[in-house]
Amino acid sequence: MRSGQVTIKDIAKELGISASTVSRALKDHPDISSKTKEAVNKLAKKWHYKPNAVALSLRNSKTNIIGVIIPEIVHHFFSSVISGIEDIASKAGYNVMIFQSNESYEREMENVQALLSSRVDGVLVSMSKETKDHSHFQELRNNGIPIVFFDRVCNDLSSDNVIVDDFAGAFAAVEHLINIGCKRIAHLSAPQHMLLAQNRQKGYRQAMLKHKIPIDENLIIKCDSFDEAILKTPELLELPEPPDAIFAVNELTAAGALLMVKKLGLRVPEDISIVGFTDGVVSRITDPSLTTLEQHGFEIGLNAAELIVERISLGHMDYEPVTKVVKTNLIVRGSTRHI
Amino acid sequence: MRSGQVTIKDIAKELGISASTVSRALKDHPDISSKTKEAVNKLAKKWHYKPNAVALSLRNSKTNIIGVIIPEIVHHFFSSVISGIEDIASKAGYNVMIFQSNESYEREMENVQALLSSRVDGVLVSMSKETKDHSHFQELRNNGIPIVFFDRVCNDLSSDNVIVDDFAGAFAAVEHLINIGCKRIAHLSAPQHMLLAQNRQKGYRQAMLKHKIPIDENLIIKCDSFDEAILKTPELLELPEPPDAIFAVNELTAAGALLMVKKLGLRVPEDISIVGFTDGVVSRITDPSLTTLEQHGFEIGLNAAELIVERISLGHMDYEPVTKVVKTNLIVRGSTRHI
DNA sequence: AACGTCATCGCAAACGTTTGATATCCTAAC
DNA sequence: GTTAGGATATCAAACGTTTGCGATGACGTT
Repeated sequence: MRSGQVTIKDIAKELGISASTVSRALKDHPDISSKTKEAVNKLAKKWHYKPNAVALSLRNSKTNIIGVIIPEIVHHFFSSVISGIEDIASKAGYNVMIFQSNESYEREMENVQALLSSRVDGVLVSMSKETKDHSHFQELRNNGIPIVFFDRVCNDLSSDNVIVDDFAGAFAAVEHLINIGCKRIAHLSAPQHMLLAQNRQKGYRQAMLKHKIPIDENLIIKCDSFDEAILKTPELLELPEPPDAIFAVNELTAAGALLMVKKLGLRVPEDISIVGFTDGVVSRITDPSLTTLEQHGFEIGLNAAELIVERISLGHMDYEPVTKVVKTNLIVRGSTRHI
Repeated sequence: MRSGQVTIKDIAKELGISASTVSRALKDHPDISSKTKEAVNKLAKKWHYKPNAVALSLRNSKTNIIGVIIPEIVHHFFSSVISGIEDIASKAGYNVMIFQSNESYEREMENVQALLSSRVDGVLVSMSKETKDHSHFQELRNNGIPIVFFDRVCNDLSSDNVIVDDFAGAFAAVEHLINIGCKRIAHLSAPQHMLLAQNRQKGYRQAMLKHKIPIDENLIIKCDSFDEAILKTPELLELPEPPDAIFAVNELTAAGALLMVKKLGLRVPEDISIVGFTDGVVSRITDPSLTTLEQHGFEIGLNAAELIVERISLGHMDYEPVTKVVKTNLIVRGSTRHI
């Protein structure tokens, strides 16, 4: 065996011909005689020759790598997105490089530096909760690297986005609650510097408005994790006029609220109805299972990857940003009353 | 602004010096005068110079990339592993490239080819369920690329492994069931060509043997997914002598069994106790929550990444394979009786 | 005999970086 | 005044691949 991997030079040396001839032979160039081609191909196969992607990247200034920055891989939604990305990427001849920001702005900037150094062809980003300044993303742009944001997108920077229809989804969820007779609907919300959170809250308010239900600001609280739901749900229920429904900004928050509602002796959905956002395994497995909005993480990944591949093939940064919207749909399950 | 990214040559040209001088200046080489160093560093900062990782890879024949092949990202366990890998990798200066086999042998081989072409420095693999032949992994070895298997490991090929203590975990789970008074314990198992499945079943048998409980082969069935559990749990319960406990090979299977047991009017844990494997979000959120074995996906990722980094730094393939075992621990929750 | 035409192939440069070997220039010691 | 030596900077090669251009023969045509 040889140490390291077989190169075109090795084949050339063995056959007593030049590297350029080998290169041409391998791509069936008309200048090369069929005898030579045969000999080259035979030896290449025998020695398991694989083109060195690194050398190709250097020569073509193209790495065929798509970089992905996400807050945390360990979430059903994000891992679904990655799965979708990997699917399209591999079909289009790209490899996928993963970076976690762990919801840290600091870490996100480091990730961008690594991406810059790696000379990836394009970047897909879902921003950390901490991120408010976006200049590090602008730097990618300045270096000719296209970006597509997904889910946690950027509202000031004009950029390509792939998002879920947060407004319509929230609207549908709340309208569903209203239709089954709920009047005092609480909203467990996320920090408002995230566009996603804004839109979901807007959907909530719009639905209430449409059905002429007064909005009680005490029923809108910041609460966007399982643990926080465990803490804050009891406070909600001890209000003088407690809610008869809860619309949570995500799945785990809904699951936490569900758990506490039951623990406090109330019945779901008889006493309180609950709706979440994001259809993961969790929503299917709670008891009762959760009415929720399918967020189609896989589709978001597909769309984002398709878009970045397109942007990369453009070869320049002079394009009009688009926003792709992936529809959500309400899945009615056991956590909301049937009428 | 310039098109493409700033190179050492650009800086050299601007300053009227040679590229080698710039290179040395940037690494604080003693041969370079402090005036030159200052000028170079200033311009490098101003122009946001980032070393081109591709060129470095080619020169050093080292990409600083770790390749990862997993069956499916969309599983809490696997995404936890990746999270652990990414953690160690980024600290050690490596980037992580992700490939999904989607449980397909074909796809897994393609992934290996891509990895080979990418010249990754090392590879972490959890095999697909289909994989029985391992020559594609051997090819990585032949090309000087170290491999560490995790969770779904390879028993014939002598290789580095990071696994969970499947035997001890299963043993502990079943012993727990016996201790709380269960006699007829069913085992929902996975295909036996997987070492993991073998060991879990061995643990089951050993525990039964130790406590002198006869093993009924009708209670050991192949059933390793949520959907399969939905299908097969009723059959189990309609046996002439139905089980009073179920030990499932993984979390989702346990959740499926739990759902069906309740649907058939039996109570958990009063009538039937259930234990799963892998502690994901699911186990915490079912009602009752599942007694299960913590599989420490994150730790497995950490260990696997540490091991591969060590192997890479060795610089040769002449080492004794080791097997790291990550302990599991039984988490007793609501799905098993308390005595 | 001189020239054009193919068919085949090699040379060299380029991508960006590092590094051993050289090349200057200056200063100080003999 | 020669030379040793230090300080500083450049040259060239190398990593693996591609590709425009040039080179070499063999052959057929005038």
